[in-house]
Amino acid sequence: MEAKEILKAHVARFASLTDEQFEYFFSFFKRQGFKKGQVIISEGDAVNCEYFVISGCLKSFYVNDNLKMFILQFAMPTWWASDYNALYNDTKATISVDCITDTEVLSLTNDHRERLCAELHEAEHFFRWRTNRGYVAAQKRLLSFMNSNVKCRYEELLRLYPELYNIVPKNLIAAYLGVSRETLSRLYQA
Amino acid sequence: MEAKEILKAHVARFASLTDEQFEYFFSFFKRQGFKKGQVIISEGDAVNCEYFVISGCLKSFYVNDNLKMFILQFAMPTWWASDYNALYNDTKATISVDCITDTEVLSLTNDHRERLCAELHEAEHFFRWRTNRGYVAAQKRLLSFMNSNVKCRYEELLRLYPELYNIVPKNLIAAYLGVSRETLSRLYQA
DNA sequence: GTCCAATAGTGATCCAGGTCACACAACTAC
DNA sequence: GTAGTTGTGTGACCTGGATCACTATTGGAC
Repeated sequence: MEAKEILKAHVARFASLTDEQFEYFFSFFKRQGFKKGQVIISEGDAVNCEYFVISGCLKSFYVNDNLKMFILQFAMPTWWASDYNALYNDTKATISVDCITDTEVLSLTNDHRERLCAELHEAEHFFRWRTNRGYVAAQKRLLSFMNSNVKCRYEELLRLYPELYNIVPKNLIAAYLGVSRETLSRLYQA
Repeated sequence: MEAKEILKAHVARFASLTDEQFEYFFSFFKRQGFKKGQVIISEGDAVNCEYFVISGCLKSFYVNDNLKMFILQFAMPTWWASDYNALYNDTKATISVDCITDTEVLSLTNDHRERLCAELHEAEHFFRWRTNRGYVAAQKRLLSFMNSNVKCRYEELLRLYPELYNIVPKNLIAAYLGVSRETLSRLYQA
């Protein structure tokens, strides 16, 4: 499926745009390709864009003072990724984004999104619902952190996103679950 | 300050409504008062409303199978609370909301919010930004869970919301931080 | 006033998961 | 080919926080 079609189907889940409106909506996006390992947003950067994944897989992550990495999100096709704190508040990135595999995205600048939202009520409706769902998902993840042990969280992750198992190395899965790779490796020992 | 003024000042942070528009916006809200300990949303309920706090303090929380409670959020004046998963997806509540102190709120039904958003573009803009900020806050909390130990998280909480220290009992603070009350109590021991 | 429930502090013990160290594939790069 | 880099498993040991048990305090409700 073509990038435009993928975005169109995604937008249609939350908003009703006419074909003409969608053409306008789509005109603000820019298609970009990145290689495995390529860094899209690096800590300290100015952040202008958010990214809608067409194919491949991104990760957004934070690295603390001890160089330990924590993964906020894996972004598979039809997911969005950026440092939203930096993007919304026009500050330097504290979250980085890079490519786990070769990845195609549609990028949208902050200014373009706001212009779209201002000009097209239905676009604002779409972005409201996109974030609503992200907010609910973040709360669920927070609860699973407080409530569940590693094994439960790992099994839940694989249940929800089985495709990750084949694409994402175990050390990154561990960084997403917030445990050491050794602990993850030992889960199904003997 | 009157409830209407508090909401008006809050909305003005993210959206520009004329006085007339705000009157219309406000007409969808219903003022309600609750007593300390009173339950507003209980697990298993149908959820119709979200609540904007005027005075007092609410908590939203999840109770697991072992009857252990985890607090998702304290809601102080100008904060919003509900079971957003249930509210947005029209499912039964898994999150409960009750009153830590006597509390006044302005309640808004899901239908009324959607009607407001559909009829008034600027209302949709407001609710988009409100959730954007909630999403960013939820991600920050997730990172502090993965990255920081209890002591750091506790000190960060008190730094950001010092008023909680006097209003909220320690066992509830512990349930927010995701640790036992004993561990919280021992943080500043000898 | 007297009770009872809610809130807090603290000792003793246990365990999930962290840290360090080493082994060994598998995969580039040259 | 050979060498360096990634990803993965596993043993040994350590530690932060949980759990259980008991003791004060405080503050309504009556």
